[in-house]
Amino acid sequence: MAPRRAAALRDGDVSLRDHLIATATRLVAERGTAGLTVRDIARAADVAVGVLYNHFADKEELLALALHEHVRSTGRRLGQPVTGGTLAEDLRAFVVHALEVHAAILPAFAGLVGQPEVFARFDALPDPMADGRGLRAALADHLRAERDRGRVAAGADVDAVATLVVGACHELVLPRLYRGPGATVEVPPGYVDALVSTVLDGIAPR
Amino acid sequence: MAPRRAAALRDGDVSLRDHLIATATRLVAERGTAGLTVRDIARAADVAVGVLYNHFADKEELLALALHEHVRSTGRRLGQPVTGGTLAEDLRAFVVHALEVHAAILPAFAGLVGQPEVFARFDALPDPMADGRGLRAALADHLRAERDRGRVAAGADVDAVATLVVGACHELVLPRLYRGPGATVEVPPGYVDALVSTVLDGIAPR
DNA sequence: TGTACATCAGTGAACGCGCGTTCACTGATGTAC
DNA sequence: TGTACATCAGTGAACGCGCGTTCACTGATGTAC
Repeated sequence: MAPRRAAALRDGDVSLRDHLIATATRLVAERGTAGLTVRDIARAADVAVGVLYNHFADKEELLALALHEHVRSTGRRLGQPVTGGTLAEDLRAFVVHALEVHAAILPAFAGLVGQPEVFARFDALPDPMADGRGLRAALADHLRAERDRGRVAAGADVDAVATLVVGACHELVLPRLYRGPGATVEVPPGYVDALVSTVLDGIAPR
Repeated sequence: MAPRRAAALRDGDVSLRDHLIATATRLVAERGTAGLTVRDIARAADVAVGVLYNHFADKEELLALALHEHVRSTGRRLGQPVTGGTLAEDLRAFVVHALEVHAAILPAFAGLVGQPEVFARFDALPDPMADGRGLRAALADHLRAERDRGRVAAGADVDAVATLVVGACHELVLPRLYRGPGATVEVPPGYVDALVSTVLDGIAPR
């Protein structure tokens, strides 16, 4: 009753479905989603093209799963920003963390602009824990707690702060997308401190 | 010595080259660059496909010119943020302006991710006056002047502020790209004020 | 003024290519005897 | 234990489609006489 196994699995023990998702995830992480074809994935997985359609309805389903897994594994790899220090230290940690997350995830998302179907499937999957909106919400929650403890001004709008901080991280990573995967994100040393100081102290003269 | 003219120009007086750029620009403005084909442009311009290649080296050259013109016309349409009020008013005006600019321009840029050649050609054209980096630089310059006048704290890092503010505008517009051109940007009333207050006053308790 | 001709931008069917997807076939494995 | 057969996931050539691009042809206009 058991037909032949894919040559790619001769030595491994994972299911072919998992092997395909893992391979697609690796490609998404390495090259982003722009220009990624089913042939690319099949070749990288050492498998015939047709086999993809034995395990997934279409390319979009596999892409959504790979995107999901990429986000999950990025979250696993980068963990959570280390908080528990001063407010400034916590914010610095968050900015550094958000920069790393965006640098890892943005190329995967950007290649899918104009393909809302993939996002619809992605949204249907369980929360991968740390997507773009998740970061903003996490920071807002953290700041809300700090505000309750009195370490953040009572009148502060935590959602606005989160938008400013996460937005700035986005802003620093975005240029990479347009010029291709050339250089790494160049965030000048001291820039993180400048962002945090600005958010903490504001710019109105005292 | 004068061969026949394109049917599309029977009534007009512009050159066919300008007509093609104008048509491509309109399509870029209406639908963004994602999924835009040379046949789409030719049909909208009421012209045969082949004629594009009499006036432009390839699709990428026409796209770069259309992108450039779209940015220029957006700048012309939206003008400059009205400054000259209080610092808070000026910042509010800038945020509203940046939101409008991003909403108009981002779909055009986003569809070109993974096609660095178009950006290379775009960069070779004269400065269209108000692209993403231009906005950030403009705000930084404005804040620098305000700092010299004493309306911004002497120690403020104007580049960091500009990154925060322009980044927040990016952040508010980005979600549109992923879900398709569905809804307009939903910026809750009072959100602009919250962003500006945060930047002005900071969040550290006093 | 009228006619034959030359010019060349505009035309659009056709080309080559790469994509996502299909499906007749292969062959390793389990089952029957 | 050995042999013939049935199963069905894996295979990859082939399909259909849409894309960017090409090029033999068309025909409106200027020129020559």
